[in-house]
Amino acid sequence: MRYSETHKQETRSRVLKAAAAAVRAKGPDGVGVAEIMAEAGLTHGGFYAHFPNKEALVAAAIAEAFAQSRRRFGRLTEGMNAQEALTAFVDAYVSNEHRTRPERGCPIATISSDLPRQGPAVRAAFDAGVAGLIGRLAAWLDADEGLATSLLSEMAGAVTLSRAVSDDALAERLLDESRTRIKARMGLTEDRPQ
Amino acid sequence: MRYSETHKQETRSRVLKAAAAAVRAKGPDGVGVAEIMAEAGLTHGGFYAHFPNKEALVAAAIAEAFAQSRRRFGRLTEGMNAQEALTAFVDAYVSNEHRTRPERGCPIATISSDLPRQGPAVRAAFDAGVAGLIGRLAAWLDADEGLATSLLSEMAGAVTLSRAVSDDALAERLLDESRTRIKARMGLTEDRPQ
DNA sequence: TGTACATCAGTGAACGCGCGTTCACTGATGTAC
DNA sequence: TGTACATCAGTGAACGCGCGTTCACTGATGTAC
Repeated sequence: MRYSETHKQETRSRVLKAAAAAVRAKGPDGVGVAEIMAEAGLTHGGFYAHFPNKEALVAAAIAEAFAQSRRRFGRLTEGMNAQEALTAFVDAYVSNEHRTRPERGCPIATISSDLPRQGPAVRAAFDAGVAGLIGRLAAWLDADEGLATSLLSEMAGAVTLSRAVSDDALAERLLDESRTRIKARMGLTEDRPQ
Repeated sequence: MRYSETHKQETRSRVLKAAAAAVRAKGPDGVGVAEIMAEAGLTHGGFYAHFPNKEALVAAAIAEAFAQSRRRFGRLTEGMNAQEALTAFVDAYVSNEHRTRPERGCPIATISSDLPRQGPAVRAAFDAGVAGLIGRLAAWLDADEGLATSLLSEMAGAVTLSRAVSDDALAERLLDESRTRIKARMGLTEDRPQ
């Protein structure tokens, strides 16, 4: 089974994409190596040809998840001015669509509470992702990093909480209330409810 | 080893308190039955005399954790008016003390992202705790439930995110920024930064 | 008052299971001759 | 051009371990006589 030069990289990429989805859907400690390999069409034994251990995979998967979000974010807001981009971002982030699809969503809203229990490589990947997202938000908020972090806390908190409660109506209400207020705090609407 | 009438209840209470701390410190799936029983000074086999299975313990532990928070919250704000109580609550919740002591903190900030993967009993206990906290906050905000949920999302989000990042300085900055802005949104200070 | 017995909270060995990881092996294909 | 060989991504059985759960057993004490 000798393969082309790019074959191994393609396989690794398939494993990584499967892991990026699974880690968000089930948490770093809720997914298994065998499960991810099966998702990529392989058996578990081959895993160690691509990653030294599970922690390295989880760290790479988190970096990949942030990168996916960043690309989507870039596509979504292409050519927009700051006001338009902020509106588009908040509408996409604090949404029912995001709530119901954690496997392709923001890692912050999905695995934050698992982070304190993770190893250094995983935490470093997460740190980098958070810093990047704060930076991009701040760039649209007149470089006000404090406001950017406060808004990110509410955005991530609202999505996480909406997923945690089992009453769908309450979940959607939580998102609606936060979305409206976040946009008001960004100066995106005329009427600002406190 | 026949014991007094209250002995079994006291033991159960000890197991429950140990579980309430451990579930918050390590997450519902990160703690083991044997570990909790050892914390209560017992061996693992005796567990099933008190709880039918682990899920029942986790559900009871979450209810206990919310009850502990409610009692502390009650003590803290005793005799205060709404403005004073809100200030005291936010200062205690969005604090470095809360960040560094998850085992005695709010379950929302600690285990939210584990909830979607939990069984019905656990989710019901969590739902009840969230509804209770929103109700108590709203009572101090002229019954504005929407504002209460928005503020709770930011409070829980800020604490969770501050624990998730590994840079302590960033963690404290996140808390400071959210605490200031949350109090401003509650109308608790003169100067409101957006 | 004294004694035999029933009770039952707690013990600790054992179970089946899933996990991360290891490792001897496979076999299609690029390369050397 | 044809052939033998080296390569190495991927396979699948096996490992040690920790988990939730089960169960036969223990033994101090309240209770019946």
